[in-house]
Amino acid sequence: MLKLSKKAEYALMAAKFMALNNTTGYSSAKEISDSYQIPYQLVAKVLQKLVKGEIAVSTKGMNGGFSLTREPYNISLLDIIKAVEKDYKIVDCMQPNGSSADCSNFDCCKIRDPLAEIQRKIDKVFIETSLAQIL
Amino acid sequence: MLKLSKKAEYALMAAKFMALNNTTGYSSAKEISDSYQIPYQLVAKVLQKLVKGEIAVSTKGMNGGFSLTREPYNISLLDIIKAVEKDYKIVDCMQPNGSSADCSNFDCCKIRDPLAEIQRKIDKVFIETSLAQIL
DNA sequence: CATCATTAATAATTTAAATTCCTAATAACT
DNA sequence: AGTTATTAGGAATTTAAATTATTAATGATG
Repeated sequence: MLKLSKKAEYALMAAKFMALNNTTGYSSAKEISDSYQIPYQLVAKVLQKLVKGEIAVSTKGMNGGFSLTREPYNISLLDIIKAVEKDYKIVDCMQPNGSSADCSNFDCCKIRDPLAEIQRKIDKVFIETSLAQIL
Repeated sequence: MLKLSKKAEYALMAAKFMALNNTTGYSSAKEISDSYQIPYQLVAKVLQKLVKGEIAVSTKGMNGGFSLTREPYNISLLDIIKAVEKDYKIVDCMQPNGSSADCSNFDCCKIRDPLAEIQRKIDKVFIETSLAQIL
């Protein structure tokens, strides 16, 4: 339960690698994969999502790779997690546009409001922790 | 990511039902299933786990069912979640006896210590919230 | 003592997540 | 121009989670 997905784990690790190596130009997917023993294809995909989420930029070709767009103290863990996960909520119906389409129990659910409060507290943890704090 | 499993959701709902109906003897799995529109077999399994975790007791036969062993203010959400989930940590290696068997990256992992701190904060949320608070 | 409502437990199916495999596009270097 | 290192994206496979189905055990009640 409440387990961080592999995508989220790998995204945090990749972001950490880039933060630690931001002076040496671009970090390639292969470097990160080798260095942290993450499956290459997965870290490559996660990096592409970080680019789409505007947390990283990429350049192709030899000597290409990925690099952060902002300073680590200015990137929250929630920024990173949201870039790779479409749903980052503890239950589906807590999405901004949550409705009975997300859950057959929507209308009779008895735990949504209390869980929303818990969600708020968990969000707080990930918003208040920056990438710089996990280096 | 960080989604509560269905087991945990159903366990919270079942616990809530029992708390609200603790005056009327035992709550049957069928009652809970009907009332909250949870698949019967799943809620039955979750209830069995709550019994094993000593949060509920059961009696078989006609008029049987499940009942809480403690007062709702004395049951934390973490108690309930731990009863139904073997791993309740955000990453496997954070189990009390975590080792390289849980993760091939154990020895070279760069994010475990920071994540442990986040885990501590999330634990705190679920420990400090009692069943009574979600009624 | 037979019947019915219930817990208990296991097996089979379906669905979703994680992983691997393959191919194309791009840019540097010789 | 050709080779190589790289990003980019899709398809196929494997593994795990969620759900459904089935059957056995138990105990109250008439």
